Amino acid sequence: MNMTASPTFVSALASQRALPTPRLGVKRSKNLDVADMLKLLREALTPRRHVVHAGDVIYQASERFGNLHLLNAGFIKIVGLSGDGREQVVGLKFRGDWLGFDGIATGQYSCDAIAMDTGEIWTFRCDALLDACVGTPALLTLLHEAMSREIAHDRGVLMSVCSMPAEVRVAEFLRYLAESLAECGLRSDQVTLRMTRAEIGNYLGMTLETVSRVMSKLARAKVIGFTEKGRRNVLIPDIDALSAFVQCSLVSKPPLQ
Amino acid sequence: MNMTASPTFVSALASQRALPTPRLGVKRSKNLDVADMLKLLREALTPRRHVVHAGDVIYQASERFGNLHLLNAGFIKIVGLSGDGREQVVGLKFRGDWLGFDGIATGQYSCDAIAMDTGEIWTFRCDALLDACVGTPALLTLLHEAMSREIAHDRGVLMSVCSMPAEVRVAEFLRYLAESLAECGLRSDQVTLRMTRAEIGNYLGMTLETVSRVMSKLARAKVIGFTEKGRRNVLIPDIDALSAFVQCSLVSKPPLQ
DNA sequence: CGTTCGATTGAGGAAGATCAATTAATGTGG
DNA sequence: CCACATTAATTGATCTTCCTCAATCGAACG
Repeated sequence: MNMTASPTFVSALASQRALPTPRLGVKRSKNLDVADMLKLLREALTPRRHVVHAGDVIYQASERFGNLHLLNAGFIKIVGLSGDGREQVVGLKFRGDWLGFDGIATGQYSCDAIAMDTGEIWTFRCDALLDACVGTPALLTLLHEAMSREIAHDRGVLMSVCSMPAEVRVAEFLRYLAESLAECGLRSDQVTLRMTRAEIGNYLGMTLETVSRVMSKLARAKVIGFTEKGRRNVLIPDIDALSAFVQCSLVSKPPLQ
Repeated sequence: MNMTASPTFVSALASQRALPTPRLGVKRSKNLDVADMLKLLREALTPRRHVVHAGDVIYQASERFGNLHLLNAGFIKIVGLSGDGREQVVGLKFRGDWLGFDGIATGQYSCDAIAMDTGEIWTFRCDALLDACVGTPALLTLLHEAMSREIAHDRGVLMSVCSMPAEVRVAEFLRYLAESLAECGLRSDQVTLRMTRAEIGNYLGMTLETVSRVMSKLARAKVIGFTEKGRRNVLIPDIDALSAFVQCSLVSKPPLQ
């Protein structure tokens, strides 16, 4: 099997092989929505809730693992330390996402989790959470689904980074951001980036200049816009136009292999 | 508790801020070794065991999720379908690794799992496995650690792909391969690649020509060698020399940002 | 022994990194 | 509120890495 990439690819795919894996990750569609999840958790446990502000460190790499966190509001970045000592953004988390799974295996977190915005976090002792699961299987399912989603999502990101040109990755990033915000019930037509160009570039594997150039290009093409309040406020009038731009760039310049 | 890890890893850890995250991923150091894990599973359940051969499909993307698999011998690749219809290797699995976690959240696998070599797989009904966990907490821990490890590992890969030049990624890939084989009890000084240059390049986000060139260069530098039995048999006389090469390339040409 | 597929190697080109200069935004203290 | 310093963003000009195309060679297989 294996089909010639072409304009017809969407229909070709639809016909048999199910979802053309969403590019920058798996949809955050949960079997439970966030509210239900929180309710379930509150009934079984007494989470510590705290408000965080931009720059706050939720946990740090090498810190002893013990807690899992559920992000109820705000926006978190996950930062790793790469082999040569540079920091590297390896993930973004939104409302309803869990933090800290990476620490379970080794007993230490392997990354930093840093708030990019004011938000609220629910913290659970991991063992207490697991204890509660024996009485409430739905809780365990919930955790497993969250971990599974993270695994699937990360593969999507990897795929995108590996095989897509810079232009597409940026467009895809904005699309994903808008989509995630929309799912949180926030407006997605006007997005305030909580990240600098440098951070975005770092996450997407390119330089800040490239990010800037691509965004300027997208703006020239009217796919996005900027408000008068600075270039960190991005207007995304039509999220589908972004997706279309992505598809369009892909058919004209087929990447890798 | 955990690691009996490689020399470089331990000393790095000892220094201070813990690991400059191992580049192509987290060590497969399990709290239980594979044999113990298998024993535990066999006591609690009756897994179906089957032998697979190169090319065999363990499961396919979009297929209904239901089973988790434990790889007891052999070598598996995980292949995703990228947005534009191309296939993309997003993971490699060795003895002791689990397959199929990605399917839990959505009820469908999101990738294909394909054997690259003769091997043996233990298959468990996911729900039976979870049922067994209530009586045997160690089993649940084992699963969670496996998922956690996968998450942490994928972040390492992402970091590597994002920020390292091609040369380093290839060297790192070979190092990781040798290390993984050594952990399986196989010889790591002579590795038979089960992948073509094209597959390696696909996994690492580069073309087959670039893979070939880098390997030739590594061979010229005597960091690796080829046997007379073709260029798919790679000699890695000193695995630390590979690591050193990686480090060395990094300091001379600092990547991204 | 020819066919096919994988690997190597070279030459040219393009995407994107780097360097550098300029222009916003964002503070900060007077 | 203003000069000033500071950090972020834009844009242009080069330079590097890696991709693309193409030719050749080797190994495997019928």
